Amino acid sequence: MSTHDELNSSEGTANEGPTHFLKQHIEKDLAAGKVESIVTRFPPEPNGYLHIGHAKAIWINFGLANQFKGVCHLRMDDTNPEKEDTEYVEAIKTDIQWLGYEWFGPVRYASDYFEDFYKYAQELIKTGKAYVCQLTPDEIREYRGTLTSPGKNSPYRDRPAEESLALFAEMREGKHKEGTACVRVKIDMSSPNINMRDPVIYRIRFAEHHQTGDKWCIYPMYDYAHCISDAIEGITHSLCSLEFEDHRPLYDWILDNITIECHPQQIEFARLNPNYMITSKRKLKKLVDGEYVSGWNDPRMPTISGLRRRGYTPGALRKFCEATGVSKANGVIDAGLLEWAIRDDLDSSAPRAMCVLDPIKVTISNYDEDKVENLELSAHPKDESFGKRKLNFTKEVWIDRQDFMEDAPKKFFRLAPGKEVRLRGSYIIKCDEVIKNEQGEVVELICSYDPDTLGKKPEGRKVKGVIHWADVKSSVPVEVRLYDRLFSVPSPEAADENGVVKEFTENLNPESLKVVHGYLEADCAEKLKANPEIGAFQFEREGYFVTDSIDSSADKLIFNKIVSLKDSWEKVK
RNA sequence: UGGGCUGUAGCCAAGCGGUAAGGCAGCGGGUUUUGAUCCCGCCAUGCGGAGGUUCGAAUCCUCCCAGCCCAGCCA
Repeated sequence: MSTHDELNSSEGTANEGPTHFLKQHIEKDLAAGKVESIVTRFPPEPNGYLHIGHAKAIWINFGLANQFKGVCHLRMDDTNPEKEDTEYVEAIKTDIQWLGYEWFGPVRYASDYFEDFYKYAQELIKTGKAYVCQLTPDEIREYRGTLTSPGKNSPYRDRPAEESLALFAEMREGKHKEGTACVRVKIDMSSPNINMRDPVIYRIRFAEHHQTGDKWCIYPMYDYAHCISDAIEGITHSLCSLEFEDHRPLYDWILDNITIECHPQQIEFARLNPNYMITSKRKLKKLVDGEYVSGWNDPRMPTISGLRRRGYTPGALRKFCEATGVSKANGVIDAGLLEWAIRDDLDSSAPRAMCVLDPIKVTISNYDEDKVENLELSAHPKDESFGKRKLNFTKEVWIDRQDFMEDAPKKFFRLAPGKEVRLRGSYIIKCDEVIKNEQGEVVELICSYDPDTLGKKPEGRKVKGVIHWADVKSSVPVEVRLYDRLFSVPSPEAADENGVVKEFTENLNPESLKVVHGYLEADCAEKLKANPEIGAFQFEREGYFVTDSIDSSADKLIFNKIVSLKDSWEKVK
């Protein structure tokens, strides 16, 4: 993590940060004395890695709890053992802590409450509000009706409670096969809300559970388990995404029909939906399993672990969440906003360095062969506390191919035949000669320097361009991985303009990773050797880069490009 | 065509009957040994549409239109 990383952004009091409907809702409840303090929860299912969308949910739940001096629980919503794994619970914990949040008490699991769920189901059966249904899954679907036509009652709906109770016990004992029996709650088969048409609350699964092992072969459904888990934990505000709006009547129904005092309030908000990304765990898993990326933490992945490896900071992610706002309107967030957030965060916190990514050699004809000048440049243009960095100026230096043009337009403020440019922190040089290979490619530039321009403006002319460079002798060869957006279209999952829905993997950006070999100023390499955890650097005029947490070593530095600097020259071109 | 929800600038978003905040993007200018940063200015007679109520409507009422979600023994 960066030495300049600030963990506490705008959280502390409820008055800070922008207001939004959830905040107002909580303020009202607090003011009315409805609750004394708030308890929220973040309830991920451990069936995949957390992504940027979860970061938003985390920011909302933990952030609100912090702002109102309440607490937030972390609860694994682990009611479907077939899809879940401890690998994911570990990753989830790591990601939340990395984001800078602390859950209250132990990590909780819905599976901690399996016995409670069972008892409450027994209660519902006893009071005639639930029954064991032995329709097949296909029949249940048929009986459910459609969006526009009502369903019809299961023939098992009115069987005696004792019979259901006995069957339920048998289900628990493993005496029934998967799909042959389930528990349903008795509500209304003609409800316009399909979730209320006698929803299933328990199903049989002979699956090993990552927390409870083979203790159970019946597992509760989300709608049944979630509200009760919330109530058991004394959650005051159960915040979830919009698609659960239709489930709220069921959430309330369950709690109203069992003997439990606490009745949390479910409130829905719009989930984060950034363009040029996908946030479907199923599809992200496909990218990993299909080896389209190197893993869940591939620096191009929108996962928290991917963003972390890419070089994103917790502060930038929080800034991004705050900038996107909280509402009930389903919208699309421009991926550019995430880039703005990390640039904004790193501008003040990243020390500067120079790294030439596409080297072309420059020989200073009027500079002595063995001369080495020790120059000094500040490590941050606006913050003295970053100190100075040392540069060696020698007869041969590298500059970037992009900073030279043979036929340069007037607006090109860089090197061109006969033109002058400033080598950042050093002298002004003039291009006298262009050396090409047989293919006609420029391989070297012969330049002359003006010895009277170190630390001062040249006499009688103005040189607008400043380019970065690295001396041939002391600079360090490094590998740099240039990342770009994983997808080349804004909506990788949507139909194109012809209404054709392609497989989302067809929309992968073939240019999302380019590996180049460049030369890094020695000072930066030394800093990294002394402190590998130093965090991101700004490679001046290029962007922000961080050493790859997995592949980089002191002997072989490997950098990930986090994001480029804003480039107005790109627009002029 | 049942139910739920949402429409304020290119993208987010505040606004809660008193005359359209803010951020991002964009545009113009200034500073600058990073075409970065920073600073200044511009950017909705308009709030999905049409009516209505009112001295006054993005806010209230009526109708209409568009988009999203729901028919897993997934969450």
